[in-house]
Amino acid sequence: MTSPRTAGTAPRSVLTRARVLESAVALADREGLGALTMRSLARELGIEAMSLYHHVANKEDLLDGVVDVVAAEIQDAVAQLDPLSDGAPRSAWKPAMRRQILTARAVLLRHPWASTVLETRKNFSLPVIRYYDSLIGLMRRGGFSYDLVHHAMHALGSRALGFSQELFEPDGATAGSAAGGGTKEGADDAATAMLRQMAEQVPHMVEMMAAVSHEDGTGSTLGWCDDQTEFEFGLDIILDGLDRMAERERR
Amino acid sequence: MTSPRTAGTAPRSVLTRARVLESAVALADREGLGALTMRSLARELGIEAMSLYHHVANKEDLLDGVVDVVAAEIQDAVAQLDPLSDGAPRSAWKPAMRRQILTARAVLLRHPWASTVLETRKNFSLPVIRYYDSLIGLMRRGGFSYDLVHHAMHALGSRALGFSQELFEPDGATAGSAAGGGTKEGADDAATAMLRQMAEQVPHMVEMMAAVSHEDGTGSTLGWCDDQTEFEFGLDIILDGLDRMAERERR
DNA sequence: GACGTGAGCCTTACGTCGTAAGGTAGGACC
DNA sequence: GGTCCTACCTTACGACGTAAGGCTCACGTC
Repeated sequence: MTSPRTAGTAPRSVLTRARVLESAVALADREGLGALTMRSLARELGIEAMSLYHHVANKEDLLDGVVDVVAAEIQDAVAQLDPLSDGAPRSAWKPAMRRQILTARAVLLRHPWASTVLETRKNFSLPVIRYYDSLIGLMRRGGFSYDLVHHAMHALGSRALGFSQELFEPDGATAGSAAGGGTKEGADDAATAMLRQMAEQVPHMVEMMAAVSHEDGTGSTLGWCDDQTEFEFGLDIILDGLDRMAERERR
Repeated sequence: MTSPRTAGTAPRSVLTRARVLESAVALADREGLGALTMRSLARELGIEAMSLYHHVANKEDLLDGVVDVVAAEIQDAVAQLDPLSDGAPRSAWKPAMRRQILTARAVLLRHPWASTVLETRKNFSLPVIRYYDSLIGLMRRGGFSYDLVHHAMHALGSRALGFSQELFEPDGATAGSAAGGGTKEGADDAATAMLRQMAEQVPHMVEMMAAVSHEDGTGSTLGWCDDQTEFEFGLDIILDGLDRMAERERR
């Protein structure tokens, strides 16, 4: 009478580490990283919090596992790309790497919380390292010395995985949680007012925002940055710089 | 009898927001960001946790304030640098910006926890914006259009403030908290063993680490990255790229 | 069939956190 | 001298991660 899940020799439970991690990713996608607690994850799975500890060692291990899931997703996406043909010229490394990084980025954009978790990991899991390995391989195909490859990986930093921490808040420089009413327009007005108020303090900043936001026709400060464009801009600077260095190295 | 702090018309208390924030910075410096809780900060100041709420609105506000303190420290350090002379050539923007960013970095290295806090702030405080403003000013002196300046700020990202998230763990790729005994040598051995074990899985990575670590004479995988060198390498790539773009823009 | 074993799940409880609510003492001002 | 404000305190609540231990089955072995 106590709800046998299946008949016959079925395993007592269908809960596995993989299913726990999948649920954790889904929960974070749906309600944000803050909502990913042992209790809420357990509720999601219809069990008690402590039962999770049979499948993950502790919360750190859970987060490690969740990173693995996302990294595997990245690997899958990258694997679908056309591989570099054997006869490709040396210069082919650059567009190939660009494509691979933007593919990784596309996956991370589906899991906006993932970059935060990624940054806090101490030991990188095999899936992540494997992704790096493929980038290193591309650069070697481009004729990089290992030394240059090493510097390159540091120079790319998190950009190699498809994200970069933006120090401007991308969607709206809301001026505190004060007036404005929470609407986007309200936040915009508040931000504009705040900027005007500190025009003497930060003249260049104010002028830059005015110049750039007028460019697209809207007088709004909101939505004046296109994340994707800015990411590609920064990425291309680095790739171009590396390309030049590899050329110099070859001579 | 209840310990009058001073005689006469002295203020009832000597505790101010500034002193609270100073203490918070000191505590984080000494014991890490994790140790910065309302209770421990209060203990540090000889008061109760709830009394802190008379000087900061809540913990977020405390962290905002702590960022302000660090940003002010950066501003102070930057202010000590020789300003760009009026007759300096356009090209002077680059070394000036490099110097300013490395100065900011030196301050952040004294507060290793600060970059983590910085990344989680939503609204930038005046001190931080002022620092950015000075960078924008330098690029304008270099002849940048506002549009290019804007892209440049995104491209620099956190590097503008002197840090970049390293996705390799800088000090030792400790292979989990398993065997090794906690000593540096132990961790090194464990990392090396782990790498050897996955040599077929990530051949390029293994070879790169071997090549680079042999270069400095030691056969160790530990300490094979010099943070400062790598930071400057990445910074220079971006600055050089921007310089080239500014030149192209001028023609 | 009886019986130990261990995996999977549960219950209870502890110590931590941020902070809401409300109390109290003493200086400032009318 | 009454009133108020400010800076402090006490108590308490509902999160959180997780240590410790108990129950219930499916299984292997005899």
